[in-house]
Amino acid sequence: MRGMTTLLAHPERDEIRITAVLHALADPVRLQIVRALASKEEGISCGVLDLGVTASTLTHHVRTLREAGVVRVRPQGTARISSLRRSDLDALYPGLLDGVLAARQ
Amino acid sequence: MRGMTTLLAHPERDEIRITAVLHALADPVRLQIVRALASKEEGISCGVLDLGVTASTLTHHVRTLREAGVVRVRPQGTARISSLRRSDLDALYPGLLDGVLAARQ
DNA sequence: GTCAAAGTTCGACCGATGTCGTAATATGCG
DNA sequence: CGCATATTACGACATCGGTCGAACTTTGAC
Repeated sequence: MRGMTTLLAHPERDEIRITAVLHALADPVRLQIVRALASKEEGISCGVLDLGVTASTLTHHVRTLREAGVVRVRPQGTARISSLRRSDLDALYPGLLDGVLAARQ
Repeated sequence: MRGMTTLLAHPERDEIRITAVLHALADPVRLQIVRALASKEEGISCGVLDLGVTASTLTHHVRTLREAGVVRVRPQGTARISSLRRSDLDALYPGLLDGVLAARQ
């Protein structure tokens, strides 16, 4: 088994699809993650967030965001630092991210 | 049975929720509908669109869009005229709709 | 080497949802 | 009224997807 050594796959900018992005953003837990990342340019380990789900569920959500092209994930020790792919998203869908983040909670 | 006389329920602007909107937009068929409506300010009968789904499936999608607050539907004869709730969406999530529509197909 | 911390993987469960076909329901026109 | 058109309602089906727990992997510290 390869386990955690599997390279973290990220779609290139031109591989990002709007339906995948919208689907990724349409879940409450994932939207909370995105909101948290929006205020942390340098990225964070999503495990520090209190989202009311287990670690395995959190893994599932972060992977969904990563595979959709919403976040970039880089290993750092035993942690995974996630950050918003803001420039890619703004280039592809100008206004989308700002609009989503403008929503009252 | 009430049938088609059931009043078409629409959420008020302040009842629209971002997760419902994103979920509504995240489906390929519904996104095609939204794209079509974006170029028709006065609205259209969605039945005229060739989306590759049956009429009953189309009804399901239009209802999803309506209940999410993305479109407004008004009866006109035997038809249902759907139009984008652009001012509501722009007020709630400025840039979101434009960003989504900017996506290359 | 041992141990703890952070994530991942896998399998399972279960509710949500996209799809269809069939039947029923308005609306408008003769 | 009788009929065509446009749409809806209902029921069924298959798949998707969010959730968890248990076991495993990797990394870093001691």
